[in-house]
Amino acid sequence: MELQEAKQQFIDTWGALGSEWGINKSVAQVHALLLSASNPMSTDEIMEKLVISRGNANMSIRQLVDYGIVYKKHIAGDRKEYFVAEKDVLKWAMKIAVMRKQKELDPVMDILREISKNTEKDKTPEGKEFHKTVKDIQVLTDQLETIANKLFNTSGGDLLLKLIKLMM
Amino acid sequence: MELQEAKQQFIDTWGALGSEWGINKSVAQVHALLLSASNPMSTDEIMEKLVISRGNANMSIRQLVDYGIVYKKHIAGDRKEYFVAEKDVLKWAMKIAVMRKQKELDPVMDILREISKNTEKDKTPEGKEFHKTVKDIQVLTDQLETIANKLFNTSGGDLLLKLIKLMM
DNA sequence: TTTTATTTTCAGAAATTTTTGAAAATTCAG
DNA sequence: CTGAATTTTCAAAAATTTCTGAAAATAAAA
Repeated sequence: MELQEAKQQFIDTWGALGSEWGINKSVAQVHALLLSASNPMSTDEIMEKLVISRGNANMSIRQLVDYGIVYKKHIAGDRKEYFVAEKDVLKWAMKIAVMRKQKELDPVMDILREISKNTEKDKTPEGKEFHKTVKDIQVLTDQLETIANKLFNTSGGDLLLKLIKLMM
Repeated sequence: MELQEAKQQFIDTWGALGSEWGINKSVAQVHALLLSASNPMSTDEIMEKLVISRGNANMSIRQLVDYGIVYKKHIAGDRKEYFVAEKDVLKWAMKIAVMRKQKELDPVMDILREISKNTEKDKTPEGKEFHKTVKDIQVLTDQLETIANKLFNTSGGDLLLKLIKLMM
């Protein structure tokens, strides 16, 4: 049972990493479980493997499906739903990144833009300094966004490899 | 009190963003407070502004000092310690990134490497598939790390700007 | 339709994380 | 030294997040 042990370690590690980065442990573990599975799994199998409740399993799976990194799979002659993880790392990593950016980063940037506008006319040294602080964050974020867009709009699976060469 | 309002909004927004990304709310708020302050602040001033306890203030400040993004500042004739935030966005953003990578990502990558090694000899289809899944994560991570290193080893403050042009 | 399997929901319970605040430790002026 | 100011620690309380499990809803079969 060496392989099963390795899979379990992967699931545990992934769950812990998720927790540290604001992704629910169960969600991360279900993702890891499906990533390491060779076959589609039902909710019951997931519940059993991870020792979690039906409610938790259901919600975790749904979130992953919503993210677009886990797919529903119907199996002929079976009434239950089965689930498979997107196995292409670049695909699922990008989807997670894009989703978190939209949900968590973009709203913050909107607020910063607003703060920036509201403090633009302030002519006190204190006001000018604060305005610059906020503006600097915006500029850096915009630059990083531009780079990220370039990266991900490049074609092919080895886009990163190409970029690394480009930067040499 | 328009400016103070804007600062408060910045502090609140920053605290919320931190929470979503695994950074303690108080820590993020103290960081935002010092970022938006024109002068060094004492623990008591921070406690008062954020309405948090001494223990919380102390621990949050210390963490930021440990990260290297807040500096202690001694004021002549005053026994209290004062604190100032690093104002260069690129500097503090990089320090946060490097610190979290070392503390949270690198240990995970070490485990993945170990899992990878332990499943290398497995010749079953299931074993080979799992090995590939883990390996793929490693490869993507290594590529991203290479790119990040290139980015941050480039000189100057407008390194990102240069890169953007380079990629055009 | 009725029955049975399956999925979804969500209020309360449990677990985890964060915060408090007072005591202990440290620092420094006199 | 001594004693006051300041900082640090950490057990317990509070707040927040996560999880459970049973009931409600839905979907498919009979």
